[in-house]
Amino acid sequence: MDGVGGVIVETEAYGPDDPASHAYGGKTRRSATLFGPPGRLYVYRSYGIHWCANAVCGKDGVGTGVLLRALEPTHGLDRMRARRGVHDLALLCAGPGRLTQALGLTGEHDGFPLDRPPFELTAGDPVEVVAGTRVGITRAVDRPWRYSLKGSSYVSRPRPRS
DNA sequence: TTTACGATTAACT
DNA sequence: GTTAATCGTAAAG
Repeated sequence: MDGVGGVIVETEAYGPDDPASHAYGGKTRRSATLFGPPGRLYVYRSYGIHWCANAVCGKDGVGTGVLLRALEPTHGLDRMRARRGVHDLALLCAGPGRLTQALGLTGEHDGFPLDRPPFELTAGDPVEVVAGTRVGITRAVDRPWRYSLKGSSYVSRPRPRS
């Protein structure tokens, strides 16, 4: 949106049976979007400061989603740099909160369809993906549901700190 | 109504 | 490596 975008290089899966998922334990006010129709955006606030974006998938009413953790910036770099206040390309979208900040995503975008303007979701070239353990959660930490683009230097893990 | 906590990040010792 | 920032949501009173 706004001319910014990139290639998704890191995601994490969250499902109804997942203790770490917002969908766990049934539908709540916050996770309502997660239980809606697939192909939409689920945005929530984390630690009171950060926004995190999920792509809702699975059937309508199920409550499954994919957390977008990292992006390889390809479009609107200037705009993202301005929003993030960071010059390093590798740090622009290397993390859930960073990603949403760079793209300008907020709670207003919660429930927004991903296949309509100002969003655009396209299938990329077939890529090699590696599975790993998830990050930043306190429960079910050992579930290997983290998927990242093999060899990408834009992933958020080994956390590049400034 | 009140209290505790988190799918994080950035700053500091 | 450790800790503060900061607020909506959920669970308890």
